[in-house]
Amino acid sequence: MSETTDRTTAKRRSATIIDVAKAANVAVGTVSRYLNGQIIRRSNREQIETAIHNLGYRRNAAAASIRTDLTHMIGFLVPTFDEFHARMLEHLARSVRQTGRALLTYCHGGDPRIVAEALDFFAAQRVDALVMDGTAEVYHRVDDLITHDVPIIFYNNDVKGLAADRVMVENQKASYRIVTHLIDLGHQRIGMLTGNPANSSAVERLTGYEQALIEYGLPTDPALTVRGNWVYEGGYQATKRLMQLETPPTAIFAANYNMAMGALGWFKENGLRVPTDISLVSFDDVEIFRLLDAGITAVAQPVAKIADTITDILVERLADPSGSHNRTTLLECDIILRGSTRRLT
Amino acid sequence: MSETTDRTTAKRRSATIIDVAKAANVAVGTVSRYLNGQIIRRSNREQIETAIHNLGYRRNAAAASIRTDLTHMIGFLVPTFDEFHARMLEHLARSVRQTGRALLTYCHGGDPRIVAEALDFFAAQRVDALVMDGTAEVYHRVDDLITHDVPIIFYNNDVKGLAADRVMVENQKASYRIVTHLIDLGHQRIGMLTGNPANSSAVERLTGYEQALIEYGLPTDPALTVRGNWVYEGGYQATKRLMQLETPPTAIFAANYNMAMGALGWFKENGLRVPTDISLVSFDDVEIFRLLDAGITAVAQPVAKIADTITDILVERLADPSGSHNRTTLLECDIILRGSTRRLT
DNA sequence: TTGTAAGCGTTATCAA
DNA sequence: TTGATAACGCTTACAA
Repeated sequence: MSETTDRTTAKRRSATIIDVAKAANVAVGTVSRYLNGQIIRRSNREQIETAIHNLGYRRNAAAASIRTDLTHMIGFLVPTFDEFHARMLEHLARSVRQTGRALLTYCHGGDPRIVAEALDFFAAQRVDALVMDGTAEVYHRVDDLITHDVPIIFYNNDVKGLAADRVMVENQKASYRIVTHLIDLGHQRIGMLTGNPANSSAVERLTGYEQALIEYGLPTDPALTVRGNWVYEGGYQATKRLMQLETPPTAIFAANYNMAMGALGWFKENGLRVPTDISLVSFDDVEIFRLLDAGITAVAQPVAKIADTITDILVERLADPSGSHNRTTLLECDIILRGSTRRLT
Repeated sequence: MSETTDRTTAKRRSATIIDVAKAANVAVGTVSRYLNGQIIRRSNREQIETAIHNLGYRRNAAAASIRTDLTHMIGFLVPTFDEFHARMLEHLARSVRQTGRALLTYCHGGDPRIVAEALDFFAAQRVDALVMDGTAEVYHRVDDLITHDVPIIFYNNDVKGLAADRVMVENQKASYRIVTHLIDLGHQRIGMLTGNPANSSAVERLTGYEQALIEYGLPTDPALTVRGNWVYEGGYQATKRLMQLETPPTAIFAANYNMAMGALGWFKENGLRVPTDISLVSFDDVEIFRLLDAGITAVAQPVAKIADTITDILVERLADPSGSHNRTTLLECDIILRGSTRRLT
């Protein structure tokens, strides 16, 4: 019910710090000091407060940032808002907010041009720092930002060789453990749906799988690892390929949630039951894995921990921009055992 | 491998438009005009371009916005990043980006203080517009923004009485249709897991449910509608309550995805099979509903359409800020029939 | 088309 | 503590 005084003008000019100063009968500097929580004579404070209230004054963050070189905005760049990244976003937004900052999000959908665009945008917005899921093509453009002293934090996927902080999970170790679990159950032919090998996590998860096979003296048949590129359709097709092999695997390890869903989709269409006909395990633990028929055994990434760690690093780097931080934090994953695997007799 | 010249200084000062002008031997005005795509003498253009390249110049968006009163940022305020809002975010980010703008996201988790904080933040950042899932408590603070001529667009849930645009779905109609589907199958006792009645969509979905019962001459037993407050745990408890009734329902309609999952969780723990023992339908269509055993019959919201419509309105309002837009767009939902319902004999 | 210079809303310095 | 005033990096008249 905003009482409109003049709807014809393009845009109502909002009150400025000068207006406040005038109304409160003090100097702008005093108002600025008040705004920034410094000590102010009590009488002045009260006058300023009523002036702000009456004028409906809002500090203009852009004007402030132009002087302070601080925007209190953190760039957040992701390929997509799937389950994992959405949860990351939710946690990161929360922890970052508690430090008085907010997230400027950009979603590139795997398109390198949009990645470039996003990085330009973040540069123009002068974000205080950038949190991103690393992708290989960004090397030079991210290095640009680093040159401009923007702290970078990679998570989920790494881009080697850049002066950035990193928060990663033990991809290889977790994969190794979940695959050895399958081997312990008696599985000898284990298929894997792999991610895009351009991503470090895809490589590490594959390496963990191979390490398990090798350590247990199992043959590593190249036909058993099929690229699913992280997505549902890829997982579906890869599963199809695996199951149509002359001797199909008795168990499948999906490198992420979407591909596991693709596998389930193919199983369903072809009347295969988990775990009776085929065992399935997956990286990424999502709510439905708990609810599905037997429940899907999965690797649970510590999303909240990742977000908190990122925020800690953020705070530290922003407090001391001179420090040449360049640290990798490696977080453990849990293996959640459910009913999607069968013991082979 | 950013070659570091001086890592000890707090922050390297980035090149400004003045530096570019000097390097290119032109006036700042000329550079500004180049930056804004105006016509420039060819030789100057080339000199400016190489200067920008050599200096690694990036326009400072804050400095520009302080003059133009335009930030090209759209505030996006949501209660949570669940499936629905994550998909909204993904679509909206895409369509908004194509108009040269980006999203400043804030997630309030239902906490009124954080809502207020978010609104303050958006006001300070001078977002060009605000897109939000309406929640009752925000009335006055949002009205504040409207007074400052910030266009507001509500989606999903409405806040009545504010001068804002709205993009909603036909909640009542879709609920009516999915419940009549159950009735057509012979169900007479149909339970409903309702959302938070403070949200308009919760009310509308409940109304659709009641309308169906009434029109078909079925009794409306108050014990059959239980409040689940949108969340998993709420859906779980509400389902428990329904199924422990003296005469439990033969079918349940969940007002959203999370509560449907809660119902499934309770069913699983208690050995009930869908649809053999109980029929289940839900608002919100998500990928797993397709994959679950029999597949869950659900109402599919046109997420992409919602996002596109919001963007259209955004573009229109920003092009003509004087126009007093105040329009509600109502979008149709699809009912996706799957195997989660049983015909009652 | 270009150069000059006056803003934009803040913060920060320096005397008082 | 406070007031006055010079930045900050950009856009935009206005005159040339």
